[in-house]
Amino acid sequence: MRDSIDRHIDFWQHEVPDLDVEVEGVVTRMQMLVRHLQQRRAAALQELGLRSWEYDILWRLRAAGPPYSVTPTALAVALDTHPATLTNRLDRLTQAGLVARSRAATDRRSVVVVLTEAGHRAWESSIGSQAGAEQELLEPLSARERETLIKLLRKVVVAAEADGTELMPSPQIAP
Amino acid sequence: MRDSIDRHIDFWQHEVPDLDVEVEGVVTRMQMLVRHLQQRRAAALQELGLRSWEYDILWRLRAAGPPYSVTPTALAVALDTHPATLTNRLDRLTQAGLVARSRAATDRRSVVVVLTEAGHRAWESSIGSQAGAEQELLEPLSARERETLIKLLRKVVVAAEADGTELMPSPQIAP
DNA sequence: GATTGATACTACGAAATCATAATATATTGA
DNA sequence: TCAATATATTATGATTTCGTAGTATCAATC
Repeated sequence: MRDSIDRHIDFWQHEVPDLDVEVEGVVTRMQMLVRHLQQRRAAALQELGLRSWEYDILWRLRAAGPPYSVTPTALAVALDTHPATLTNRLDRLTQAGLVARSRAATDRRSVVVVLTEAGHRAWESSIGSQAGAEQELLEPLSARERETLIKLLRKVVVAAEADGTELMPSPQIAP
Repeated sequence: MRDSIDRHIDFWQHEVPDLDVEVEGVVTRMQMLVRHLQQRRAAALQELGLRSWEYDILWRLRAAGPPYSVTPTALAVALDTHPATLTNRLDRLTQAGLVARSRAATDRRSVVVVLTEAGHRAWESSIGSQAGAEQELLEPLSARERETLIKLLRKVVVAAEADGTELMPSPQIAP
């Protein structure tokens, strides 16, 4: 069974003879699958009246665990957005009542962003469809195949993290 | 050996008990690896004086094969950008002398964007570092492991494409 | 062959994002 | 304690992207 990436590589190999077909086969498929998932995610969220970046922020706050509060700086780093952009987005989320800002007690320079009750509900209502789309995508793989896939991907991630940087940004900042 | 995604999932599982750990383990690692690669790619390109979107357009034109020309609409679809955004970017690439626009002979509503000589050179000069970063990332995997990985990913892609849509946008448009 | 509708691109104004500087608070070291 | 430096966030203006409408061309129908 062949897919569109196989066809692409066949052609591309002809254009660029010294291409590493295996590397390209892995990287391109990961890129396309991630893109596909993003698009489906955006579509599912839109039906719930949420934008991708809104969900991302709610998700980050939820992932921080109780008391579900994170500083704007930590959010900006984790979400790969400009601090000023985050200020704007937090303004709008606050306007919508999904998050609230308050000065940190320990360091009054800092602000902590916290999920409101409505924010929790918004996240709860969307997580189901998100998880569903991901499960659906991996449906064709057996439990054993998923384990193998995880093992191989972990090997790559571990090597990429050998220099100490973490690919997955940690939710909390050291106090 | 454990990675940052393992640690993340441990924590997350505690927050959301009915989480599918395997699905999350696959999806999150793919997302983080793609993100990591994008960041490295952007950094490498910056040293060559290119932005990511500039490379993307050059790449798309190159991938079309001779005569290396694509319509703006096809580019916008393939690159997932707004048509008006593409107009702006093509203006700037034209200004920089990397691409040129001309009216299509067959359909004079259409414009074809074509790689200039300088555009070809710019792409040539950057493809090496791009391929290098990808190879470096997959370094830890043996040839056998890469094949296994491709086989598993292909299985997922084939299923996702079962409805006829292709995850990899084709470079050419049917006449 | 004229008319109606569809398509391809671009111009224009609105919105979002970014880079930079400014403000307020902490921290450090004399 | 006080000055000097560092940090966290936000305000401001410039750039980029987006949504919509306009212009030109093609296709289909009468």
